[in-house]
Amino acid sequence: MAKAGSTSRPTRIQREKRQAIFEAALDVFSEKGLRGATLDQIAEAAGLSKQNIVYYFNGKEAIYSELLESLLEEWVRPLRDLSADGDPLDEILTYVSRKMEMSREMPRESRLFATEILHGAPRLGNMLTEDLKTLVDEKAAVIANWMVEGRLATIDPHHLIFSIWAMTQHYADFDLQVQAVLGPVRSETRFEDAEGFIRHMLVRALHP
Amino acid sequence: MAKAGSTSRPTRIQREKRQAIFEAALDVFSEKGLRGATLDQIAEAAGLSKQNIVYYFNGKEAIYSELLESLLEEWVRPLRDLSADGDPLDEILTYVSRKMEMSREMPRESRLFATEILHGAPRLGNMLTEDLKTLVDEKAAVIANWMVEGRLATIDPHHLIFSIWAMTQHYADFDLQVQAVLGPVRSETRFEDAEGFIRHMLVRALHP
DNA sequence: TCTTTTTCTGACCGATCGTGCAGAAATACC
DNA sequence: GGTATTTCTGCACGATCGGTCAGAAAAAGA
Repeated sequence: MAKAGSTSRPTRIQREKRQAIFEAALDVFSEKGLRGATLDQIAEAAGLSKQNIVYYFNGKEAIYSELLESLLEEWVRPLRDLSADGDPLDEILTYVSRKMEMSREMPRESRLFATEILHGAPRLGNMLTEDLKTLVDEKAAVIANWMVEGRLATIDPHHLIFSIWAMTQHYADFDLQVQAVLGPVRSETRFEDAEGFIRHMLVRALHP
Repeated sequence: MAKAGSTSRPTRIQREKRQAIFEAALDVFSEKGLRGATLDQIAEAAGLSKQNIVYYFNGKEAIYSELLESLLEEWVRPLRDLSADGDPLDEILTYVSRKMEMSREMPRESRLFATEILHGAPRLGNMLTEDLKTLVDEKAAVIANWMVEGRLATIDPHHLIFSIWAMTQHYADFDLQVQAVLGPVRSETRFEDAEGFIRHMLVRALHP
């Protein structure tokens, strides 16, 4: 009788099935968007029945919201790991590498967040204006401090972060366009060249 | 009896109503996506009845497709206008300015194309692999030639173009996130700072 | 083994949405 | 003014989709 989403500890089956649904939902939502996706598609991708999906989650929107929520931490971790103690250029280039790695290995997550923000991010709510803003302001301050110390060229740290987001995520979100324009090129080459280009840009821009 | 979309010349009413529908559709589609948008929403935004919408277009998808088609030319014009005869850095910075202007003045169009590509671009079809690829290859060759002549630093021209797309369109597509992170800042300031940053990056990266 | 709890399914409902169509209303044409 | 054409609406159908619910099936617990 007890609902699956209750407060008590989840059973093995609950953990496995909910994980399978998340995985399937990531597939479907990242490809079709929240409204374009159907419960049937998610169910089929997860190998479950539609009613069984509803058994584990309170409807489609709940899956979507919880999925976003569950991915958020990992998504911003590279920026969180940018350390004031390291070498300035190293820290920033490492951040770029990790963002490029995510574009390569987690394009579905990238597209999911992109679509959400693109369409008004009603579900990310104050995550953006509070948590994310706080994090970015903190790291921008770190970078600004490096600039004051003369260890980096002086440019706007916020827009620096935006430009890194833009350039790296571009290769996940618009990979289709990139592939269309570049023509048949090995996937590894594509990402290696892209990362090399971005690193080159930033080295030039940030060298004091 | 003659359908509105026939081959004969359109009447004044047809031109006006179809334009009104395009305008409304741009509003709704850019905000909700193809599947999230409904004919009723478009009809209301256009000040027409749903059935009247169908009278002028062969269904929802037709509006979407024709809208994309009608915007494509204008969308790529800045790149098309990049001239081999001008000063290399001037040409590229002018391109950036025009792209930033579009992000500022045409965010709906930017989001429309972004969403379309993000979700597989089934309607842009060979527009990407043929027309766009041809155009980009042509301009990349122009830029590469400038580099051979020693008038620009040598970097990958394709990824240079991608990075300009990424950075400029970022301020249209993810404006919500940018605003959330920057906090309350005048819109003009936001775009001016962004353009200044991008120009600064590119000048540093491209100076021979 | 027997009972309890969890997990899953079949049948179904209400709402939404895209679309078709006959005919009314408005406009253009002669 | 009368006819032809275009423009618009009322009505309604069929399909899709999210969600409900009773109860079967399976698993866990005793």
